[in-house]
Amino acid sequence: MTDPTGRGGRATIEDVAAAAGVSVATVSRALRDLPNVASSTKQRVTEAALSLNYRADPSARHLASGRSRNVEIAVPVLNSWYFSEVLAGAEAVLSECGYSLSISAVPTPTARFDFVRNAVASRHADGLIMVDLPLADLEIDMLENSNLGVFTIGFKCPSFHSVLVDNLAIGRIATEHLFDRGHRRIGILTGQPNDSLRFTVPKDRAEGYRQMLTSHGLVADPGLSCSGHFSVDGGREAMNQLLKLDDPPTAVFALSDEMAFGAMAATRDCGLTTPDDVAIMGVDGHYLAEITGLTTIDQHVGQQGVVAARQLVALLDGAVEPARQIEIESNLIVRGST
Amino acid sequence: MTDPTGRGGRATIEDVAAAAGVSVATVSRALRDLPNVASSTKQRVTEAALSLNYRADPSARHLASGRSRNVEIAVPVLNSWYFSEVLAGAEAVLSECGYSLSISAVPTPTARFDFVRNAVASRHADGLIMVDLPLADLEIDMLENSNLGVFTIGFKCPSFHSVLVDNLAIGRIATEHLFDRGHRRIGILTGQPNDSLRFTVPKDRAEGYRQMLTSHGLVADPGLSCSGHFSVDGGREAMNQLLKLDDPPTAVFALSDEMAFGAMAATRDCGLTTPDDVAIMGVDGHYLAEITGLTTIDQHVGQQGVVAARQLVALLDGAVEPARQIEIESNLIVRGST
DNA sequence: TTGAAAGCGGTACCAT
DNA sequence: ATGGTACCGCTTTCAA
Repeated sequence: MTDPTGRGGRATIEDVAAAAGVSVATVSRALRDLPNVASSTKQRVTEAALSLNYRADPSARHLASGRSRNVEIAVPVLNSWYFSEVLAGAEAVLSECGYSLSISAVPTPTARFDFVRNAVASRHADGLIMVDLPLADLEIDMLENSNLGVFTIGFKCPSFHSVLVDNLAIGRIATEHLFDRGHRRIGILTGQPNDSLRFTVPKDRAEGYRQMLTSHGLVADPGLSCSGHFSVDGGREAMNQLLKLDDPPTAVFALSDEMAFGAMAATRDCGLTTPDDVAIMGVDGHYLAEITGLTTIDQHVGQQGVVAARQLVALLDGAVEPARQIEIESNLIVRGST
Repeated sequence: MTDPTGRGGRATIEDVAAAAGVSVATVSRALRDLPNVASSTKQRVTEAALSLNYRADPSARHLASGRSRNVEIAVPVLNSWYFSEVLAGAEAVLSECGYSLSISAVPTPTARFDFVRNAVASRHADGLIMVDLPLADLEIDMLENSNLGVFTIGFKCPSFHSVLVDNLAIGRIATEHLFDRGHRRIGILTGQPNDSLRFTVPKDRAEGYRQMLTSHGLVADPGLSCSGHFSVDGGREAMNQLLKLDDPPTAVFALSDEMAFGAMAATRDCGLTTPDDVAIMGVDGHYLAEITGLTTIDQHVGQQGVVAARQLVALLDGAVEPARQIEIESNLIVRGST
């Protein structure tokens, strides 16, 4: 039972056919629930397959059918809360739908180009999910001509399906919340302005911030804006800059929860308290926001992965053409930091 | 140039052969740097392949050669700091070595069994890395008979290669540190005692804790031990239990940084301060331990993934037989929480 | 040094 | 309802 075939636990479709006394064609049909198989035959085949612990070889299947039932996800980095949430959401859906999942870290524009070219040329996946990796025109061209199913998360790309949050709205909601709390000197910790991967999220959130200030008759003081890396350390350093000002902000909008964590640390290190001396809020719904008492805007990250995967599967399985752009709701969660 | 073959950007080995005016066999040899190819021939082939943007189809290659150049990593959950660090480390090595990486979340014993059976039967990967997923005997049997390359991380399995930390030592070092700080009532926040996945880490760390107490002539007071889920909430709840005691511990050893974060939150919520009222430390080297001022034992998680992947590749490429068990050093990092 | 051809393990078309 | 068989794109003998 451990190794019925003597070949490392692997049985082929021929073994099953022999065991069931039918042809390989019939086995193939029976196991895939195709029509025109007598139910008694199907039963014999199923039992034979079971007792031999048979699984169709994905590579053989891919070669013969043209479909790999594999999807690949590309993210800028893997060891980040945000991306691992996306992965987890997508993996749950894909495995349930019988798809395998490959992952690639794509930290630079060069790596991104290589990734796309390789995905197109080697065709090892039926579909791609690109997370926070705005594509260059040439890459879009290649993908458009590839008949790969492509979904993007975190950036809009008219050529492909996208799962998005409304970052403008996030910026506005955050700013509005701080305004409502009575703050009028509201600072912002933004992301790197010239990120080599052309990450668009910070720009949009910052724009929402500006819009909301304007609509309240305030002006976005450039001196209250400090850009740092989209990380804990980036937030900490940027916050330190703001706290050094003669007239520092009374509230700060950090563009991610991790930046907010850094900002809270910087504040504490300066001997100031949150929210009394300075209110801080972030964006994400990071799992540690609750215990740190951080006000945040939950953008349901795992859900973004779930939806992208679900829609991609629908696309690949040819069920229904998914919506071109799907927006995930985000909602304010008020905690002690504001 | 975008689509030279008119088939979705895909060129086959035959296209390359035609373009270079040689046979497919020669193309195959030339592109893989096999011997007995005239250098002039190799050059023509290489250029043809380049201009056609040719990549060998991994599935065809797999079918013909028996090697997939794919490795699969199984983790209990994907959206966790620890596992995403491991993934990131492994992915960096694997992609550099020309291996693709598949991932699976394996949250239950049933899922684990299915994962193993499928990996063995479908043979879509040459190698497996099992992270914190102690294997049942039957699963070990199946894998042993499969000639898959298997590495384990986080648990010992004599049949396979393992990357490990010395959890006993970690327990001792942590306890010693708290003892050195003058604490005599040292509590411990352990993991679920009857975890269905038979996660062994908590047991070992707790044993080290007991050993060290004993060696200092203290007795491990069962009342100072509280077990919770291996998570932030688990740590928080367990800590709440300990803080309710008439005579609570003056120091607490949390078996992971996330549990420690929960414990710090619980402490703060009770109006107590760290480390004055109660010292807290964790294990992991979590990226937020620094800003929260948490004393921890860094177990170089990313490095565990790097080493496992590197050794697995060596095993699969038949270079050198890797060491059976590889231990990753861990080191104490003292911060404000103790 | 190179080429021809037999697989690898399935799928899918065409017969029966 | 079932079987025969030509692929899918590559690797790997075996001959030349």
